[in-house]
Amino acid sequence: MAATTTEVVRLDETFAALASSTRRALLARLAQGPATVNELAEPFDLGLPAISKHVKVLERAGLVRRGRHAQFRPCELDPAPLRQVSAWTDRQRATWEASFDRMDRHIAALQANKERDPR
Amino acid sequence: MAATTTEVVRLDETFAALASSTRRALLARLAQGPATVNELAEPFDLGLPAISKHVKVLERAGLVRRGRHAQFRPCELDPAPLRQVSAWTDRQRATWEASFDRMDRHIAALQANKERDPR
DNA sequence: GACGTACTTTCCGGGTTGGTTAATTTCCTT
DNA sequence: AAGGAAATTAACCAACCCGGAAAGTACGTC
Repeated sequence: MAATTTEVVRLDETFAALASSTRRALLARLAQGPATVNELAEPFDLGLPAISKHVKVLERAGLVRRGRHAQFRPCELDPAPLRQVSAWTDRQRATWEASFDRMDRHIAALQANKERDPR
Repeated sequence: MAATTTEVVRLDETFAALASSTRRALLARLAQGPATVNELAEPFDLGLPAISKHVKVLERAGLVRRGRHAQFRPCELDPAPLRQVSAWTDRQRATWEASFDRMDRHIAALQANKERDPR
């Protein structure tokens, strides 16, 4: 079941990477086109090292690829992990909407259980 | 800009809640229908307190609602935050696919910048 | 009111995250 | 070779997450 395992790990990393408004803002900026770390850092009230680490998180999650040109290490989006997120989300949503308002039935089941097997 | 701010906060919480395979498994189980904490804990190799805390994370993220019946506190899904995630993801995806393979152009721009303003 | 069941809360230990400043690396320019 | 710009790494700190174990709460039953 190695395939499932790696997929799960990837989703963990991807969701964790997205769970930061700073990082989501970086991604939104990159959606406008590639950028260097200095360019990315410019709108933020954070030091360069902080941004560099955020970029590294995005990179390890596979959401960002990096190039090389002299001292520059430009960043570029990779949409693949986002497609995984989208797939998981849509799959869950489909199932969730189907399980509608069954709380009452579940409580009734708890009750019945107790009457069948009273202590 | 209060609306945007709260939305961002919610996304932080939601993504963070989803960034755990244990919690995603709990949600998958709940998609089959409501369940008590003991029922949720059964397939896991974790103590009840751990599961209880995971459920609380999901609850604070708005992904789970809870009922009350005697000592039982049955859990039920709430799909609303997932729709927010879906919306953000789809919106980003749309933009990302549009920004295709512009790394080369960006590097050329860095080069031109330097030639225009050499130090 | 005592007991059992279903949780929840508190406290603790170890590992990770998010930021800082200062030092280092890498590459271009002169 | 010297200097500077881009970016990373190192060292450090406060804050948080994730487990478990133990104590506490809430409710129903005897």
